[in-house]
Amino acid sequence: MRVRFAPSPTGALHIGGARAALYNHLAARGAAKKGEPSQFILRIEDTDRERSTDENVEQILDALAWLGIDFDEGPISQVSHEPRHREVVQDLLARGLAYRTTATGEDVRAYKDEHGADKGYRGTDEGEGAIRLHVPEGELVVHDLIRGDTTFQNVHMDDPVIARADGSALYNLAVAVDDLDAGITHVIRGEDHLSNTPKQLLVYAALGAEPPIFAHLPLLHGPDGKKLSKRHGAASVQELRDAGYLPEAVINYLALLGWGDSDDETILSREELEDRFDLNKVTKHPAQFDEKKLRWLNGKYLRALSVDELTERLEQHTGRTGLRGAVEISQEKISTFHDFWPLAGFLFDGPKEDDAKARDQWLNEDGRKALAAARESLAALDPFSLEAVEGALRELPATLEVKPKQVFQSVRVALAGTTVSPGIFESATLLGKDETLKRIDAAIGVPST
RNA sequence: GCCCCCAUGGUGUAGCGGUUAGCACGCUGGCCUUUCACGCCUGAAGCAGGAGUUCGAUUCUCCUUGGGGGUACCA
Repeated sequence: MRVRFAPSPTGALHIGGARAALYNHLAARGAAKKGEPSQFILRIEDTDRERSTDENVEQILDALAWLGIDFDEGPISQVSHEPRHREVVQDLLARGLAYRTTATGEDVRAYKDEHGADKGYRGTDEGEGAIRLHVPEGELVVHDLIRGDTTFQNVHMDDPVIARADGSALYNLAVAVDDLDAGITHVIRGEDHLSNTPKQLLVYAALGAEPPIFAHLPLLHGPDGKKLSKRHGAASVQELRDAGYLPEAVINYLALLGWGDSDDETILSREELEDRFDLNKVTKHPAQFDEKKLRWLNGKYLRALSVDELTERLEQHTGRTGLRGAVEISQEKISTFHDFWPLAGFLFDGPKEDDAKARDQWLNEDGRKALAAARESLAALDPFSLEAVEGALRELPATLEVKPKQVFQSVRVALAGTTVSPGIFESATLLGKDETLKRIDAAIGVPST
């Protein structure tokens, strides 16, 4: 099995594109595991030099590397195949399978108005202009692993333009030629290419070659049912990475978006995905990208990481160091890297100052009374260990004859400035005796507004 | 307009003629608990509609409706 992933080099790796890359990857690696020789090629699909900039290609490569999707060959620039494309075009022209015409899109429409909308445009050789392929009579059948056979009647197809007037090839000619030259056996790509496949089939036929096996993946939609785009939030892999998701969670989520196994496992490692993935079981209908489920899955993966591992990744993501203690007490409370700082930032930057409601409720007269008592017993502790802090604070409610919540929440707000935080014994211990007392003193001094 | 594809709860899916229609996210309620989470236990919620075929349709066929894609001298 020889497959390829051929993204358009726009810089961003669209989530749908990433899934296509993943499915190619899983199909190839899965086949390899079963003993079938397999190659996975990356080709940058664009006949336009302007767009295939090094920077754009670099960005796609980065995103793919982050996901852990690797290639046996590539990236190969489709643009570099231009001489070959021109050669094929000239050959087709010489053999009378293609012709030159100055007819424009408008002319084609006029032709349809005259001959009926369900009749395809048929032109004659003018010796100049763009190059179109002659569409023969009959029908074209696309054999697809996911959707079975789809038949297209040739009469509906306009003679497709395969090269510009300057002789440079267009997409439909270029992909077919490149896939053929590369010996691609399975073309796995988005469903948006299905309708164009007959044109490519024509190219294969003109070249006297057998077409590859196709597998057209359903498209990805946003929450509103429309094609996934930036306005739905994250639309690219880069955005997902920046939003603090783990690549392994993204891979797991994407694999399950459009493919399901008869056993209902949800958490699947790369290994398991490679073993189980089956193109025949990919769904035919479009799927909506649901960030809530990704979040949940990400939390699962994040919590399964060792504290050291998570600390390392978090330090890389935030650019801060010395996070281990905070990570340890926050791990089970966060779902993405982005959840970390809002929750644990107070340990480094001091109590949050924007939660007036919390202060009003917990640093009022009752709160300050509890804090004064807490300060006294905490000040006497030596060592200032987790056990000692917990013991000291736990006996306070009974002593003061108040609800436990009064003590704990007041201390929490004193330390964190807000009512949501990691465990307060752990937080206080991490802050240390001096800092803890300092913050309590400051809180007692804050007049309730 | 024309061509093509698709259709199981809000979302992702399992199902491949006979099931109490399963699982997961999300959502209810509850337990746990110093907050928030995590974890555990519950509950609500689905085969788009209509004709067939069949003893029997979520499953097969057709139509309708709905959604999506294509229709470039873009990819």
